[in-house]
Amino acid sequence: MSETKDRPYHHGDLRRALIDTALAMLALDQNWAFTLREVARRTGVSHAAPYKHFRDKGVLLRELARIGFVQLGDAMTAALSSDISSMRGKFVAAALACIDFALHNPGLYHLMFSSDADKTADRQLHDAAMNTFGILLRFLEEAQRSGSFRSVPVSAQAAACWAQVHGLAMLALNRQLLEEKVGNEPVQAALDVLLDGLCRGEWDRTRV
Amino acid sequence: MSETKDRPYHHGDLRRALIDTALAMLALDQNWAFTLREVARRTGVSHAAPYKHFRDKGVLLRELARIGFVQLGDAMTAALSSDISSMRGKFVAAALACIDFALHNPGLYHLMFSSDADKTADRQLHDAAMNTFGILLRFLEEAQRSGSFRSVPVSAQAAACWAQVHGLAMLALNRQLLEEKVGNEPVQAALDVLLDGLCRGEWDRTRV
DNA sequence: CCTCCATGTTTACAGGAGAAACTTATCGGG
DNA sequence: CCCGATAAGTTTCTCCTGTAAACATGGAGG
Repeated sequence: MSETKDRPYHHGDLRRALIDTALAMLALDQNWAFTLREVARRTGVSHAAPYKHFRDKGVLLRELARIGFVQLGDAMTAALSSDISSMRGKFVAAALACIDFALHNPGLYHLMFSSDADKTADRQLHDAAMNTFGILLRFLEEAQRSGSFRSVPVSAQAAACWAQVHGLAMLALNRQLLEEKVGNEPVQAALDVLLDGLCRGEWDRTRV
Repeated sequence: MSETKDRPYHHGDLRRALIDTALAMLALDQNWAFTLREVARRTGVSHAAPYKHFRDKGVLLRELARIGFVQLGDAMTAALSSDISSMRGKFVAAALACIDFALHNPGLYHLMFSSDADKTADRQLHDAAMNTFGILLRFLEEAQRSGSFRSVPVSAQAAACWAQVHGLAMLALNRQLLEEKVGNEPVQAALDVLLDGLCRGEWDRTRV
């Protein structure tokens, strides 16, 4: 009522409020059907109000996915800029950051990599995804320059890493990384196998 | 009319007909919303008829996913039993078979690895998925015994392979394997990186 | 101060999930 | 050979969703 904020009209930045509500729900439930009406309800507005800010459901979904890629990129950057010395260690940290992000934002992660968020339909979403991928590319270039990683086309290593981490995240989300299937430390173990293919020379697993 | 088959009553195995219709649609469109009514319509029955054979939509979805895992397993088995000599070659063949399966059954593949097909809710689905995974496990055991692959816990290699192939398939399906991102032969290149981590010794890439 | 328009609300409609009541055809038994 | 019982399919109904259109409101600019 007495808000002096720059809230535009009635509600006060309903656009942001809707996004926040949706993000909160996507963080809680990967199986949420994502109904626009539920978002509106939880935000305390009528079910038609969102249409004043998003032409349709898809526009909101893509905006949420875009935010997800930015957040994921931030998490990766943070992990890579930690004071871990070895490239191998940095890689593991970044991969775990991705998987952590997925586990803490299951719905959002699913959305980001689902075709509901069609990247060809939204330039900004496409750019955000490319930016995040670029973080991986730059890291691999550096790791090759430093001699830690083998000198093969960066694009090949990037595809392998992207696929592997994404695959691990999806499997973790869907609870398909059960012990009976893949042992008790599946993520670390799988990353070690990948790293054996990325890194130059041998690596003493027992030292880790 | 003159059928002597054991078809139950009116339609003639409506259950099978519904499954076939659904599979056909899942093969065509990964973005299909999958409405039970559309399946019924295309099968030529009323929208309530499917409920006589599937308690709810989820039961049908899980049955479809189960069939998908069986088919995927068959594709993998076929690829592995080809007359390719090297373990490395066999692995690539099996991985490509998986990705091919995904590209030819985009909707079904999505369904199989989505949480719509909750594996904890259906024993038969769970078993089918485990069976398919078992094909990979047995191959890795053989590859290690033969000396082609490194002797590390099979579960670790399995997790890495499963994640990588699944990740590649998902990225391919969502058209995220664009050249600008990952070069022009992303699948083969990514598998090579993974194989460098799986295999013992060095491998002359130029010979392939 | 008054009017305009961005931002809301209400109302309306098409389509889906699923339950319940109703219909029909097949089968096993008298 | 007819007769319920019952499986299989249809109609109808309720509740939900996405989305469009009509209506309301209140803050900003003339």
